[in-house]
Amino acid sequence: MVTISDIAKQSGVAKSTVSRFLNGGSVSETTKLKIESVINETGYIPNTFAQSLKAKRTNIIGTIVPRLNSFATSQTLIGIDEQLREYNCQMIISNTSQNLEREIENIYSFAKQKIAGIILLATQITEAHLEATRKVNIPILLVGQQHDAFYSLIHNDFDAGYDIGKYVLEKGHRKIAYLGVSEKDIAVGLKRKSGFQRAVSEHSDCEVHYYETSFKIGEAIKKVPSIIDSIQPTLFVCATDNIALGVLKAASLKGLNIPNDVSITGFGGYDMTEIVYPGITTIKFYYEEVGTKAAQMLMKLINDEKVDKTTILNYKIIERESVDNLSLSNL
Amino acid sequence: MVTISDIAKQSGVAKSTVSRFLNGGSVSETTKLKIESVINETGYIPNTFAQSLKAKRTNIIGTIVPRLNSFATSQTLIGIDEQLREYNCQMIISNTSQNLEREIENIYSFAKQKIAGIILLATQITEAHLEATRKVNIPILLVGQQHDAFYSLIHNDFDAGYDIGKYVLEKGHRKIAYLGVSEKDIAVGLKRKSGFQRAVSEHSDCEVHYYETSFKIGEAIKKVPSIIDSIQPTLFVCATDNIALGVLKAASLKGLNIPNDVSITGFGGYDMTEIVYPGITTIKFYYEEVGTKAAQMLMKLINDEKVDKTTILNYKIIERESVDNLSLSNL
DNA sequence: CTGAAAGCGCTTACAG
DNA sequence: CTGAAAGCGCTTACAG
Repeated sequence: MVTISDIAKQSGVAKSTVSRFLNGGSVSETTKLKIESVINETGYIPNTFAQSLKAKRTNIIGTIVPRLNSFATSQTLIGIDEQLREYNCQMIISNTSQNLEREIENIYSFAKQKIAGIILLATQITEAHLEATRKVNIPILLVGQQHDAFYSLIHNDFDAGYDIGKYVLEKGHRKIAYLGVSEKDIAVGLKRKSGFQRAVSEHSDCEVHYYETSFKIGEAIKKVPSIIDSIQPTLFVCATDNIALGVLKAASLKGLNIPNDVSITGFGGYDMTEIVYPGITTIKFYYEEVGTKAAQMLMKLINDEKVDKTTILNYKIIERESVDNLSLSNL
Repeated sequence: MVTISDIAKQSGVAKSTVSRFLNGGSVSETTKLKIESVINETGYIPNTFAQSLKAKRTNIIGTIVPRLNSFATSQTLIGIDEQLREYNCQMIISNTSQNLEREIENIYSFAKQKIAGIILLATQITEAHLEATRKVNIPILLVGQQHDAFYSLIHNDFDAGYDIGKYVLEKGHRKIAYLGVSEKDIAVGLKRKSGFQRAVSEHSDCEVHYYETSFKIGEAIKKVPSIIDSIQPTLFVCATDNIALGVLKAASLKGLNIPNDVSITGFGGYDMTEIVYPGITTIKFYYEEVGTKAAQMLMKLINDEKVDKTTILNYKIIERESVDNLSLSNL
């Protein structure tokens, strides 16, 4: 193990000078060169712990995720990781398995570890979150949800909901099943639905039935048959791609043809929506870019630079084959 | 920030005694009680960096993964994480984005960070891996691949290949397209194929055509049409579920009915194989259990306990609807 | 621009 | 069982 003392000795300077060199302080050109070459020769790498102990700050970023096996999470993590690498930061990922308490625990334990900042992929913000945030006093960036007490980076869920609503209405659908999730999840449960409802409200002749399910594909699969039987919608609007995938499976099992017998839309832009047959029309959110952006924002927060309280990211609608054009077939 | 000195003062003992208490050294019952209560009052948590700096060992485990957005990886990580939590260990995940050089870099950088051990979800072992392993001198557990120089935890790829081969042959398939990946990936590319070939070799009347593709779904989708046109197989045996998903998509696009026109099998047991229509018959590997087991093994390695050089994990075949029974239809 | 010194919070022989 | 002391590898005023 080569330490800063070794470098100092071999370069014929003091430890403090080496340290200054390492941290971009003022060092003369000649000593700079000398130290540099010694470091290269020896392959010296600073001991992170010693640095952190003294500096009371690490270059470690903690990311708290509700689950690891989700397309959105994976892509976001990739983006964060990629960006953090450029900042020479490490990322620690903490998976809470959808357990809100663990989320809180993790905030505290990250704080004790002197982590530089936290990226929280949140689904809900509770009173405990607020309290933890107040106490720990390290920068936290909320991703995917908005809350007054946090800096946040969110998808444009409302507009996305509005656009998908307008889109399917233009295609002539008037009897629609909306398969949503709990409104406790403001972004996914509430905003997407509200946007959609706004679009619906612009058409007086539209009949929409609202249902609530979970994020689990299996649950959607189970719920669909009875919905089809009872109201015979021409279209399912699903609050997530996973739910859409479940509807597709259930409808296929029922022997229905998509989109001729029933149409489907999702939200997310998960890879799988393109792989299934037929491809599912959906709203694509740019998860990886969200990750990159999140890392950038957190970095600014850490460095006390100015950051907008809320940043809204864009989306785009991807038209595939899962939505029938009824207005066309009526001609 | 409350430190060990605070605890010492308030308990009326020396820092070293507190430290001994914390680390399970010999402390009298009365001082034990005293220290304990002070710690509880103050909410003291040891500073990880100070500990690590001195002890030259952390409770951090590094996991190196080739990609983050893979079902197998995610599930394995969940298993590792869950188990590590019980050991009070942190996990740092490092994503190499399939870049072998980054894998090597990460081994070194983990070593410099005094990480306790490394779990390497490997696809290939190169000379550089061997060199890194020799140099860093910290326990490394290989997951998914076997190599003499490593402790490893692997799937039973050969037997799985053999079983799927036997299964489809029993179903009467005799004209088969095997869609594999590079043999550089010993486990996925070579062993699965070898096992399958062994099964085939037991039937003289079987015609198999071997093709190579990547792990990317898109590439499989592109390759399939020409294969179907040129040899008209009754069945595709795919070396991974993603490839199988691609074949299903391509065949569906071609207007073929699965399994009536062409059958498909995969390897892996990814969630998605159950969600697509029809469900894909596949080999299920227990990825989450692999993760748990990996964490357990690495822990033993770290504690210098005895560990088998190679541990082979089980699998099971999941029959779904993607394989036609030709022997039945011939009756 | 440079160096000596103190100290970050902990652990570890060592002596008692 | 307990305490004083040294030291892990680094950074940071401070003085020059």
